[in-house]
Amino acid sequence: MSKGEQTRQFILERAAPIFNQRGYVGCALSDVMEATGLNKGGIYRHFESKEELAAEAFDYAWRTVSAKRRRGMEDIANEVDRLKHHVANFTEQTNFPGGCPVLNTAVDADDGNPVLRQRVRAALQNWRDMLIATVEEGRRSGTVRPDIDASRVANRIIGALEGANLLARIEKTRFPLHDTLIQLDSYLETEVRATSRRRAAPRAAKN
Amino acid sequence: MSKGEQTRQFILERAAPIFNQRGYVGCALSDVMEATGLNKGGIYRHFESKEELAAEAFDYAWRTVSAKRRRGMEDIANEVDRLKHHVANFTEQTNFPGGCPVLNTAVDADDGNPVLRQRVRAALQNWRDMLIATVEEGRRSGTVRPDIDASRVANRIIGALEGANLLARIEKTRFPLHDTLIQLDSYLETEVRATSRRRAAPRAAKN
DNA sequence: TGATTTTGAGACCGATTGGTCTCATTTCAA
DNA sequence: TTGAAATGAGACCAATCGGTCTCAAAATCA
Repeated sequence: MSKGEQTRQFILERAAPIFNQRGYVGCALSDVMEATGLNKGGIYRHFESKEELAAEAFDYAWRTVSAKRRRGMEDIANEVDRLKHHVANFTEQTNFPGGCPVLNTAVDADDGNPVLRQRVRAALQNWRDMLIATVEEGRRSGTVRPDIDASRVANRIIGALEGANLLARIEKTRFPLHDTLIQLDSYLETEVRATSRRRAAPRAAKN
Repeated sequence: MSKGEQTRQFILERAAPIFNQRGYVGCALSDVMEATGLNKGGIYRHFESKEELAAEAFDYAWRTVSAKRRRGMEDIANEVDRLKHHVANFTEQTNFPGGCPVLNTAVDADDGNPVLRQRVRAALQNWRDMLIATVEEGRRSGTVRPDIDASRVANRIIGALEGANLLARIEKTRFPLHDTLIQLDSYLETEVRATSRRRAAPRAAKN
């Protein structure tokens, strides 16, 4: 990796948390200069505009949290257990400085900044696709009920997690995340996991 | 209402959507000047700083969407039906320019701006309190299961709604909101509503 | 109506914004 | 080791930022 490419990666590594915490307009180039120790010329050498820098920084942030959230999934054969592991990763791991980049950037770039918005859409699709693929795989292998709608499962998991994430951030407590872990586990067990022949009809979890 | 107070309200009415759409740093005073047709002196006459203006604008936005989301609830005697009505209001109503102020401002003011952050906390508490009070009332009147945890019900409803809200915004589709309406209705029916003596054991909704 | 208070236009301020350009220094292949 | 290419410091730019102040006009009181 060339010196220039090293610097570029270094800038992204330092800039991503600031953009994620303060948003696009809230993160000034002077902040990136301070965080990297570089001067303006050294930054604009590698990115042609603040917008490109922010977009690349978002991708960097997403790659990072996405890897954390998927960690350990590949070792789990049963697809429903794999989904449960993913949910547990989300609710237990501390994600990234400033919180979930999808949540932050979606709200930040929703009005204006179509470049950044597009990156968020791609990230969300990437997340959804992983969940959908897992459900479909489970359906084929028989671990997931055959009548399940994979897209709805993905939406439910992502929506519940991000909603709990928001509550946890406002109230500065992990209770919503903890409750959502239990709630989604119960959902996956009783409504998604295939019942082995006999009709199990398990009681739903409290609340 | 004096001329000055009229102007103050008018400024809030015009500024609130801009702050909600673009965030605190993203909404410049020049934007408020343009939206109101007033000059800087005319605005700073009524607000001592941009921060105070933003805080008041948030309260205005919250009062507006909160009223919309509660519309019609008072006419419903049964507490579970009242909660279902609230959920339907949320998922059906178009809320406010820029989307839910709690979602937007929570993300926007999470790092820095403690004044704005405090307003969001208060708004969320206000929302939660309404839901908790409804559940408690239902417990007393017998329409809600006696073993239910009102705080968890509130978190689940708010989390699911805001999570779906986020997905809907990113993907520009109402499917997540629609699915969440069905999902929460099912939850309220099968896990919150008191069963009249006999154990009804209704099937959970698909997915 | 007349006196007084309230209101808001708009010039002005220093600081900061994203961005450009030059040029000395470093890197790196030959 | 040498020479061309890559790199980054930093001065500079116009535009915009939030905020202040003065003062004429408008509103409100008696």
